[in-house]
Amino acid sequence: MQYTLNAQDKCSLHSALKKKGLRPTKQRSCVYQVILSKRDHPTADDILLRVRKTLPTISLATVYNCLETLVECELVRQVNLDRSSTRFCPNLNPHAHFKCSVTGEIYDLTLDHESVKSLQSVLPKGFQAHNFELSFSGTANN
Amino acid sequence: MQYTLNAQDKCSLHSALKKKGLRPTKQRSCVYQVILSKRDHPTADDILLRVRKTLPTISLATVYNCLETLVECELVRQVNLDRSSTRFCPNLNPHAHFKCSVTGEIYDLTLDHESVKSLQSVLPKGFQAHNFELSFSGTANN
DNA sequence: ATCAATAATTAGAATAATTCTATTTACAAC
DNA sequence: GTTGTAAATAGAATTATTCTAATTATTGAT
Repeated sequence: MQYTLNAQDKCSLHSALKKKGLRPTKQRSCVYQVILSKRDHPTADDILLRVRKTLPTISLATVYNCLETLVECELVRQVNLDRSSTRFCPNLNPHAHFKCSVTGEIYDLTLDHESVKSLQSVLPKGFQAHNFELSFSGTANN
Repeated sequence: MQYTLNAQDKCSLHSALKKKGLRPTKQRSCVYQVILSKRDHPTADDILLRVRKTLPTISLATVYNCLETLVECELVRQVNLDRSSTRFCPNLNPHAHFKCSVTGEIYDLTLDHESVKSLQSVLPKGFQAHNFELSFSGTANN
């Protein structure tokens, strides 16, 4: 596993931060890198553990701060399934989530343009959605 | 506002409980009544306050227990929007939620049969959904 | 490069939501 | 009515998250 951002990701991080007047720090960079490097849905705690392999003294508060920043910058998506702790997701494409009630595993389900349009079509006149979240729970046998 | 269940609601509560081998109690009945009597999305705390008008000594733990039971019996739906506390919803018809980011108000958006079908269509083969949750956030000007 | 201004990090305390535990109360079958 | 057991209760415990105040790091100006 790599512990530094590649040039492209570094560039998108820095430009997204600059756009908001925020500073690039090694903590932000490392948290971002950790999220990008594995296509899963880690909680802040999971991320803390992974980041500490590189930055052993980082605090949980900082992880939360960095995550908030990354979400604000739209580099990372926040996922709220059921009552468990917030999860974070590197997948920026429109997608839904499916949580298997047997294994607890979370899957990304890609949404094509059609599906996104049909989702938006449930909005009555006057309702402007900036964001949506679609999640399923059930069993996945594959 | 009425503080006792009407005959029909009482009957559905009792039969749903019996089906699961659970006992009807005045706490369960009152929590159910409170949820039915207002078409909003109260939190457990909101419900505690409302129920205490009738049962002044009920505890928060009991409210949580009753809510869990009602959700299990599929008499009430649990709604998890963003990070705030769980909300409960008397609307059993398929619907999505829309949270206005300005006012915080939560709207039910009815889903017709078509929309539900098109939602289900994003599930790949092998994925069986028992439940779904669709929520939007944005602005509602009406 | 150095310095000052300010943003970000840090540790730990505080808060909020929810669950757990042990005891007491109430329901329901006899 | 008794009795066995489910449910309610109060309060402690837990979990996730946010806040606070002090320290450190980054940036832009010199």
